[in-house]
Amino acid sequence: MGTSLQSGIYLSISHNFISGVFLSDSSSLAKVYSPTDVEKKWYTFWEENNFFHAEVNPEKQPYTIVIPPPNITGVLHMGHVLNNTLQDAFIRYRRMQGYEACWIPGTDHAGIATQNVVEKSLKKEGKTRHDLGRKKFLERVWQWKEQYGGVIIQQLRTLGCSCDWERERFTLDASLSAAVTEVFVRMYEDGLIYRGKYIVNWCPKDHTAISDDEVTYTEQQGKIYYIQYPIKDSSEFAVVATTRPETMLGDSAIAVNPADERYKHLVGKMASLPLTDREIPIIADDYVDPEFGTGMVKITPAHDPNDYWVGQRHNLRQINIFDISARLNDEVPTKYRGLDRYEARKIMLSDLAEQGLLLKEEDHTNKIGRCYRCETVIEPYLSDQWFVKMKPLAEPALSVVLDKTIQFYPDRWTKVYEHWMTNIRDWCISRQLWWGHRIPVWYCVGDERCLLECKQPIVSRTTPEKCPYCGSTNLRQDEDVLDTWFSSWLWPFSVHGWPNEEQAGKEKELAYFYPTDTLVTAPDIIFFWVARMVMAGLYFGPSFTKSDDPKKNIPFRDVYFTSLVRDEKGRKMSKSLGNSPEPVDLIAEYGADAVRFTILFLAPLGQDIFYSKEKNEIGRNFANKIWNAGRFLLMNREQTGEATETSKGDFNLNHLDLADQWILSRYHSTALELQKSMDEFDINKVTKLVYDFFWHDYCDWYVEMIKSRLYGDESLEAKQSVVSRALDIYDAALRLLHPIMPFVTEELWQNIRQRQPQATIMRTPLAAPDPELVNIQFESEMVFVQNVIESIRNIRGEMQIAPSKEISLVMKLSGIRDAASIQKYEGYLKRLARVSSLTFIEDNTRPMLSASGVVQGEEFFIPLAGLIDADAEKLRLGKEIERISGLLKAVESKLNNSNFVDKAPKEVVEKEREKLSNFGVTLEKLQKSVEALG
RNA sequence: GGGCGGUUAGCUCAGUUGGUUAGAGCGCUACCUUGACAUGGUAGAGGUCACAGGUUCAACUCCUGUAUCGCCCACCA
Repeated sequence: MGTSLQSGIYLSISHNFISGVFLSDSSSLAKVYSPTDVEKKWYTFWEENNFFHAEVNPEKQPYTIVIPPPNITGVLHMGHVLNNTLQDAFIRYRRMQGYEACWIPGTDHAGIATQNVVEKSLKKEGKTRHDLGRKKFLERVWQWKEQYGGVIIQQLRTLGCSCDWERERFTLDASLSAAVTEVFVRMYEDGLIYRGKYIVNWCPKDHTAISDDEVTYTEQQGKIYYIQYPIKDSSEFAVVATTRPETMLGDSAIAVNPADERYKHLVGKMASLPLTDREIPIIADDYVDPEFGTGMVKITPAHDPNDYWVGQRHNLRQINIFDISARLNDEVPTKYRGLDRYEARKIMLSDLAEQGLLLKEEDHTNKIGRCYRCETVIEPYLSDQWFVKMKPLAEPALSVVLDKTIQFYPDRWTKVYEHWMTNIRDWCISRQLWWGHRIPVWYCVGDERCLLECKQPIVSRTTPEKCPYCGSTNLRQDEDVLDTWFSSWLWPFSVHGWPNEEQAGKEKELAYFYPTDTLVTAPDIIFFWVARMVMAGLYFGPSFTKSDDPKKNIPFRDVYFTSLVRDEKGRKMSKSLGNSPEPVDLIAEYGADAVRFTILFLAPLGQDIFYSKEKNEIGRNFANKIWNAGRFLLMNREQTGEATETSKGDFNLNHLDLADQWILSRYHSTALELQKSMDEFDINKVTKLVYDFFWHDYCDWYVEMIKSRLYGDESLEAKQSVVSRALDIYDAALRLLHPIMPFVTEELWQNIRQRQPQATIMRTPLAAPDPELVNIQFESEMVFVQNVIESIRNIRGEMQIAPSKEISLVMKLSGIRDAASIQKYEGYLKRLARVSSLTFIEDNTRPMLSASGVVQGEEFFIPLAGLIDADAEKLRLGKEIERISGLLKAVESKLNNSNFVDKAPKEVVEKEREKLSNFGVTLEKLQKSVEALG
């Protein structure tokens, strides 16, 4: 690339600039940015013009994200804000990079949560779902869904999310339900789905099984009871310890460790089970830890998962003593029937005590499992459930993550994933609910003969008319529905109409947009959702990708795990704690851009965020800063106008002012780093890059510097060039920022220049970063100027010289730089350091009473006659001398160490030598200055 | 019990293969309403990089251990 570049080329801009015609002027911009109306205006504009929509486009590379579908019962919380801001930033960035970017939104039917909400409202009317019956109840839920569901989808719009709303899906849509049925039937046929009796986590309130992962354990202070079981034909007792004494009514055995000498003689004997007339055997099993408690364990196969396995091994009876609400059933003595589990516990303990069989009770803390939705204590419960065999699915799903076909960010979640995948258990997919996908299974209830012979359930894609075995038409569908995750694990392909994508005319969509590119989700659903999507993708992918290549079948390539949002005390933000600010209120108060920017600014990859409302000032202030920079540019454009196209052609880089050269270099280096950070999903760094560039480089230095030309004696044409260049950079920088702050950037982009009616920043390409335009020389020259200015400002500050007071600057050059090259910067010094005159001296003369400084070896003096007293300056110089001496000493000792000089790389040693000489020279000059002050 | 992550300025956090004068935002102090912005500007104070060893010419950075905070997994009846 040459050095003579048109402005439009050096930033790769194709702005719709119409010379001399301006839409707006600075008077149309308020002094303070007020987001509310701006946000509404542009979101409507984007949506009405269909800018969010993506189509199959062979010319472009697709970039796809599927939203983690929020519950329809949900309202926006800070976790969503973070999650969706990230997705929107990724999508907007790729869209501007030229990808066909498609963000597919939708909601999840959320079985238990939604059913709970509707049941609660029924309860207010004094009704239960059973009063209505299944059909009426479901109508009611759908009604609720239409009326209140999906609030969150509206809220995403206020956040600025650029979802392809035409593609919005709901997990209970007909086409997604078809996917669920297809998957169930196919996996059943493949032998991966089976029905079995199993100990499940039973919620006695919701009357449903919930998965292991949906149980939350909380530590609780409780008691452990020691109960004596009389041993038959013996005077001895078996003493067992239990925290749930009521389950003893379901005991089938007492177990000891086979190696335990104390009890060897008891194995094979019978013990009588107190409070009942049953007798149970004493058995030996390795599961028992002889060190714990008494070394004897009561075995309750129907109510404890470990006991279940012991029971299997020893062929013990499974005695279920509870009904679905955890009340004692008819398996127990009449006295206890119908009692709630805790009531029963009380009564039984007192009965045991009465009989002298309650040996003792001790305090005991244990972790107790609760339903993660209603917090009811879970009861391990034996019941008929449907399961998915996980082992065959887990193996390929693990290897694509281990071999980085799917990449996790941060990578450490790979280990968590691996651990779960290698210790996986079968997935219980049936739920005793009404709201959800009903299990596509029917049972024949034909006649006596059939009940005996037609044991096979009928698994079918469509409602069967008759029993294939006996021909009976008397069929009953399984009452249960499927786990909510059984539909969400298909999300990345079910959104495109699979398995009937061809019928729906969506086969091209599926081929084009699948696999998706980036999944953005919270790490707490890595097992619920992420892992299972990988399994489903690999298992069903080949049916539509027509390929066995895992690369083509995985549901996504990169997974970005978001931070957890905590409050200032470190607690997880949650509705129940009430410690989460309402995002909608935050957006109203600070603006969507501010909320978006702030959360990303605070969100380092893989680290928790400590959030508080006030932090949003960071984003708000930043938006305002950008806003005002825009106002400044508009004001100047209004006054001077922009350069014409022809004069813009004269932007020979070598003829540019240092400020121009420098900001251009800074822009490209910022854009390059931004690109890298985006590719690495380091969005936190992206916010910092644009923040620093806009605020410090562009506003603090560049804008302040061009003022010297804008308000100086330059020709009108020169001033117009300055304005044009400033606008070009600003325009490009707005585009860099747009993915994070879409609204304010659109508003300003539309205002700074005349645009075509349908033009939008969100579909304007980014200015491609060009490494050749990153210029170290310009940057280091700028550092020199900045250091001189900062040095003078420091003197002013320390000497208490009023900012309004003009000073003169006398420079004594070291010979590296000449006077002419420094004189070029006089305008900057004037404006930024209030230097009224710049002169040079060559000999040893110096202004008699003066403050002084050294920057990069160049010495300067500020005559202070009448300004300050010498003592103050001596003090100031003393501080500086002390600082430099310290540095010098450190360098000296390094260089005096022969080991360092011998072993360290040449460049490092050379650098230290250079430092030594620089510090030495500076120190000498500073000391002379002190002497000169007398 | 196992695994993972953190510990850097008063607070919240950057610091990418070991070599920078250890940075930013907020807060604090002083000064400034200078023709974009007081939601602003300029300058300043503030850190033995949790602690103890080790590797190295050189450690905030690598290794070992300790402390402490927080997550995740498995749970002993």
